[in-house]
Amino acid sequence: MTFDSCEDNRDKKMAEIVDRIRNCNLGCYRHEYTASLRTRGNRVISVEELKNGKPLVDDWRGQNILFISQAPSKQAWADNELSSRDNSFLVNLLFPKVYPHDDSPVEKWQKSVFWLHTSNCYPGKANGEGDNAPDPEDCAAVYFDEVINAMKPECIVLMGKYATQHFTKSHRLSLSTKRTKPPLKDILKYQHECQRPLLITSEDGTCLYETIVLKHARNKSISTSEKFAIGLAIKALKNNGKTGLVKSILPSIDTKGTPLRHTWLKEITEVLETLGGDAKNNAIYREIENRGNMELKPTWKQIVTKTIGLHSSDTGSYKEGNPDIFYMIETGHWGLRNFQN
DNA sequence: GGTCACCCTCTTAATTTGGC
DNA sequence: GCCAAATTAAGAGGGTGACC
Repeated sequence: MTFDSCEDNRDKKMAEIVDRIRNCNLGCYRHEYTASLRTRGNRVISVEELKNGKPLVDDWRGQNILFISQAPSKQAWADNELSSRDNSFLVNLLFPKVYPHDDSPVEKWQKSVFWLHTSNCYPGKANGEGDNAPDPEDCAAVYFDEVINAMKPECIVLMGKYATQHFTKSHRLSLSTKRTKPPLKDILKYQHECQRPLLITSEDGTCLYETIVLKHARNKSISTSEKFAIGLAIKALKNNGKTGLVKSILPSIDTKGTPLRHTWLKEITEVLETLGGDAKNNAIYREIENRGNMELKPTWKQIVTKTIGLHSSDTGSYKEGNPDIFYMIETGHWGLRNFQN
């Protein structure tokens, strides 16, 4: 498991994905566009404008931060332009803190952030207030992993529950819960407790990406965990995606963000690697004692031989289905099958 | 030194329950 | 009916004692 930052074909792959999204002709949500909609500034967006909208996705400019929010606004949809200048969260909250002395915060934002939505099309207006929730089966979520794999962002920012659910339902967002739809407030609370960004594991399980979960800030009071999340986002934006809070602790965490469980199997494997791929029992015992990683109860040497036996098809105690890790050189002398110098 | 049987603990996933 | 929390069940790993 590594933090991946290689740049191979990045631009080419991203340009191809952006082009494919923009030319998507599935026409999701078009059945929702039955009446004109009025925006805050009393602008009226006609049904025709809504129906003429095209899937909306950011331009590729070599950005390092992947920002995923719920869906384009109706005006962004009608204008086919991301609403960086109209988004109150960005303009009123983030930009003044990230770019306090800059006259062109939008340009700075666009330079470092690639903006994607859980729905590339406007999902229509709900009967009550607000827009419809994006359909979790929407094609847009299909692009998340394609974009992540191609872009290999320094940092991912997920805004809102719909952006996080794609990763919680597949258990790829590092959380203390196994629930597939944990409430956003719980995710924010856990992120605050960890005092660092969370992690997303790539689809193939080989890469980890720092991930900041945000709640779309309202004008109401902001909780401590929301403030912490916004602070993380500000830090990431100021440093082009680098928070410096995760990579230093990577060796001690697994993909769920919890301490790795150090088993006897892992200890014995590491000891044999240290001893050159094979060793006699006494040398193995001595090395385990020297390392001091394990709790050495009175019967610990029996546990070592039992564990080796359970994972070696050369013994009668090998358990079918276990990985066949060790081989017997002679009685009391063991080797690692896949050891390579 | 190695094997076996038994039991305990922990993790994970599935199911049930209760509140809204 | 939906969602979240609690409960239950299954499986794997770990620990121990007895025996060869």
